[in-house]
Amino acid sequence: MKAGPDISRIAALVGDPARCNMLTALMTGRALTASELAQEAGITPQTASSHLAKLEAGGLIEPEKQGRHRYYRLSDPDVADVLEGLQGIAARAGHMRVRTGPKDPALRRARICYDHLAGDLGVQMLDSMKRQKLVRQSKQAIELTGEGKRFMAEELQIDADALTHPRRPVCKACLDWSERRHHLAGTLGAAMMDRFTALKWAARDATPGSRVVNFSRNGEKRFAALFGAGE
Amino acid sequence: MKAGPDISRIAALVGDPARCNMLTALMTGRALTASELAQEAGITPQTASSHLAKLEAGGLIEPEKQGRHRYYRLSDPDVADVLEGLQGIAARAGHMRVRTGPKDPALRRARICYDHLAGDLGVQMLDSMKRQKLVRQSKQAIELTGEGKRFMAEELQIDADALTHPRRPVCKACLDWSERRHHLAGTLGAAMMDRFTALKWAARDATPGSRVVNFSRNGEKRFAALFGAGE
DNA sequence: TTCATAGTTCGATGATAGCCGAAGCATCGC
DNA sequence: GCGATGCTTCGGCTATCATCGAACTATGAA
Repeated sequence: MKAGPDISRIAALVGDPARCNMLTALMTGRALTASELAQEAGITPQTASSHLAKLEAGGLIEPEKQGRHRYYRLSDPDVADVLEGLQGIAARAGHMRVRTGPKDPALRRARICYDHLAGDLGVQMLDSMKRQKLVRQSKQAIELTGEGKRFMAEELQIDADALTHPRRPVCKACLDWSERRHHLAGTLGAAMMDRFTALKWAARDATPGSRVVNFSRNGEKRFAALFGAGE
Repeated sequence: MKAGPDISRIAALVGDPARCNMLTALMTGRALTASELAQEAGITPQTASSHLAKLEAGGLIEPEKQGRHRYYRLSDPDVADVLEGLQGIAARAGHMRVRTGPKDPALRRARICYDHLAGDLGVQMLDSMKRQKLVRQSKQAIELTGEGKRFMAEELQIDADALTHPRRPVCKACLDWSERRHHLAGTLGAAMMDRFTALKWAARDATPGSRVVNFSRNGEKRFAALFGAGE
């Protein structure tokens, strides 16, 4: 009856709680084995195998065989974007899960969104970058300025010209579900997060499956010096 | 079990084909009635009612009651964004569908909504009236200004004070079916349509049951002079 | 070769949820 | 008032699909 691709098949894949748990577990950007995903979803390996086959057929995840293990990862950053968007809608509708642990405030402050920084600090960073005219935002597109390229090279040792990718933009606005504002995604967003990790300013929480990012005391200071809120 | 909003509930809502058809129909931005959405999805009104209740509970759509109709629209632009993202993923996975046909252009331009003018020209008229400060709109209530009363008396020979009615407001915002914006209902809306007919600016189409309104050449000119778009 | 681990396929089961017919409210037009 | 229309609720039918036990394949280690 309608034009356009068949959304409902894809959405139905995400609509199952077990599959959804697997997908959110993959949002950290890391690839996980079938068994790990089964445990993450709280189901038996047989059931997980069936789910993973469906997710793969739907183009949401991609397998990588390695010995007798099978690693799965999200097939595309767009998938992570859609999941983030769904989180935003779910949060607004007040459909939170019952388990609300001590991680919650930390999750709001700084977390991994696929492979880049999200949460309060992520939003603050993009805001500051716009104030410093390192990036220019028009509509949903974000562009790195000449000033921005210099900044990346001098302050963070990131070569912006090396970040171009065939299917992924260098800069992209990604809607934050806890804040309702944008943070920086794209290859630059990923490269900056990598750099923060390499500099030991921040590290992903050790808990498996956790999306929390912990900043060191020194890291927080250096981060604030570059992207402080009061800039 | 993870912290964070419950994505799967929301995704499951989109995951049903019938509900998904309704949502994509609403992606134009227009608000549609429950019956229209039922037809759009190819299901009976009973089933549609159940689906719409679920979508509303999930925060994906918002109702607007209007007489015996119930108009639904997407509750937030973010919802449309997520649907678009899903389309992208589905397109990449190769799940496509077929095409559909348009609607009657004359009906979209000018038609009768109960007893007042609706369609493109109806929306244009209310817009112009607001620009000329003939009416003041706060929320859904519309009020005729002193300037507006003078205008009605001088230009259209309508005595606004005579329009008060025990059970019906003088001015009311009525959601338009083809446009997604408001046009003017209430006793004033009806009186103005009556006046247009009496002045032979416009007439209802002769076809029995038709809701189309045909403007004469002269009528269109006079109408534009009072409520022109470029005002 | 033999055993252990990772992952899959198959079949049966059970619960969820979509669907419609019939009947019930609410609103509009006369 | 009356009937017509838009929408909802209720009850029962049916199909789909997630789930797991058991058995099977594939890789790696001893």
